[in-house]
Formats: sequence, structure tokens, C-alpha cells
Amino acid sequence: MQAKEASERLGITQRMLRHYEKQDLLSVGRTLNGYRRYSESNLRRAGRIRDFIATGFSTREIRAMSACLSDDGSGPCVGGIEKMLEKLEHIERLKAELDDRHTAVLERLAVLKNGISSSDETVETMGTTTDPFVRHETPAVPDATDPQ
Amino acid sequence: MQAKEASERLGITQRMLRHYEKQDLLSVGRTLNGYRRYSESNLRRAGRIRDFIATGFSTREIRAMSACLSDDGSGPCVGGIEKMLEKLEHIERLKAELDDRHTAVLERLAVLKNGISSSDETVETMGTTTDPFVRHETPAVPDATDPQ
DNA sequence: GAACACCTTCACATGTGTGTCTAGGTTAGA
DNA sequence: TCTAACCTAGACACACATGTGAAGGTGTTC
Repeated sequence: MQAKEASERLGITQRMLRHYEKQDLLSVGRTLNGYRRYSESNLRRAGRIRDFIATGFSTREIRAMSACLSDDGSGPCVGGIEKMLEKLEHIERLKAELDDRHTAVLERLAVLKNGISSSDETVETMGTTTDPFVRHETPAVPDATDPQ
Repeated sequence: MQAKEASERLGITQRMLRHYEKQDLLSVGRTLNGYRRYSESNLRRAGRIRDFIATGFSTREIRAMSACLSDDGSGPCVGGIEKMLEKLEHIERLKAELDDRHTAVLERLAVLKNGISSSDETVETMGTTTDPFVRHETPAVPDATDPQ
């Protein structure tokens, strides 16, 4: 398929597709007239790239992982093991964080679905401008859903 | 504690802490001389902010979620429910993706720990410059670990 | 062949996270 | 009192993902 359809199916811009290609993340075929020709496999890969970027990976990092994560050989990846280990840590932290957020969001939504208009003015949690001095902590609630 | 200690304990720069504060994500107390005074709760929150940013959230998004995820009221969040639902989708997709990547990485590492020097030259998977024309797809492998 | 919708490359612009430098104030120790 | 190590605010700079516009080629349809 050509660029327009690909971008529409992925929900991203053609510009982004070209960007990923330019960053050597995506290798897109061409038709005889020079038009890009996206395959289904291109689409899948592009979608993953998209998600990775949306997850905070840079194109550089994605490129680096690309070799390590390929189905085949390990050769070019050897030098990158430490990098991958770092990344693993990061991924695990992020997964945990996302889990927390996920449940937190669900809980919050549940609350909202019940009494929406119940509490009217709600403290906004941040008090950025108010409170000129030292006392900005919450009473030391330990876990991840604790604001501030 | 003051800025230096905070930044060291978090493993991020003072500049970043100030940035988050300036973006209204973090509300830090001051001592009488104007120095920032970070509380333990500040640290936890800053750590979470850090992870969120590293996970691809912008400060703007984090700020938007801040109200919704607070322990207390739902008031200012009401308008943001759709946004949160979108985010939820995103989060779930990312979690799945991270899971895939995670296992993929683990498998790859396992392979590497066995025969490292076995395969010598390995195809690099991307062939960006070679292959001037149409034939760049992999044979349509369907799932997430399929390269290209 | 004119119109139109697609495609191409190139280049400049913008937003955002972060680095880094400047210029100066504060605090503690010799 | 001098010095070093901390702190502050502000500004300029960079990388990166993206947007956008220019200038032009291709293909289809009337």
C-alpha cells in the first residue's frame, strides 16, 4: 500500500513514517516510480516503533535494541548486553509504575462514576502558588498513589 | 533536605527538579533564606514524575492527570475523564508491548549467555542501504517479535 | 491536456526535556 | 576575613519528535 493508506491505518502521519525510515528503524520498499510501498510487516513494525517512542524510547535506543531483539543472530548485539540490562531494569520499573497508574486510574474512575458532583471544589492537590514556606509535604503516605 | 541531596538521592539533576517544579508538578517548600527544602514526599513524587516522563508522558499530561489521581476530590478531574480513558488504552498497549519486549530480551540474553561467538557476522536485520527496490518485507511473520 | 490527488525531497519551525553557563547570595570552616 | 561549597534565578543551547510549506514529479480521470 502507499503512504496515505499506511498512515491512515496506523493513525500516524506520513511524516512520522518517513522519519522512522530516515532513522533506519524502518526499511520501506519502493515501486518503480519511487513511491514508497508499505507492506503489512512494515505496518506492524511501524506500529511498534510508534509505541516505543510513545513509551519514551528514542529512535536511537530503538535502533540499538533492534539488533538485539531480532529473531536471528546475536552477533552485533554482543557489545550491547549491558545496555540491554539497563533497559531491562528500566522496563521493569516502568511496568510496575504503569501497573500502579493503571489501578489508580481505574479506582479513580470508579469513584468518579459514583458521586461526581458530590465534592464540589476539591483542593487541586498542588497548591503551587499558595503556601510560601516550608510546609508542603503530605503527612508521609508511603505508596505510589500518594500525591505530592 | 536541600537540592543537592535530593538530586543525588533521586539520581536526577537539580535542573530537572527545578523544571518539574516550574511545570507545577512539584510544590517544594522553602527555607527562610529562599533555599528549596525537599521533603520525603517531594522525593517520592519527583521520582514518579521522573518515571512518567521517562515513560513518554509530557509534563502537560502529568499535570492533567495530577488532579485525577489525587487521593482526594474528583472535582477538577471531571472534564478529563475521556483523556484518562485514552491514556488507559495507551497504558495497556504499552504494558503489553513491554511484556513482549521483556520476554524477548530475556530470551535473547539466554541465547547470548550460551553460544556467544558461535554466529559470527549476523545479518543486522535492517538492510537499510542495500536493496534499492521493492522487496523489503520479511515473509509476513505475524507477531510482535517479528523484525521489520 | 487540464485537474486533481497522490507522491517525492528539502528545509525551516516548534515544543519539550535537559544541559550548561552566568551572576550572584548564603553558610561553614581555616 | 577569605575560601569553598553550597544555594538561587535566568538565559541560551541542543537533541529529538513533529509540523508545515515549498517545489516539483506521477497517475488517473474527464
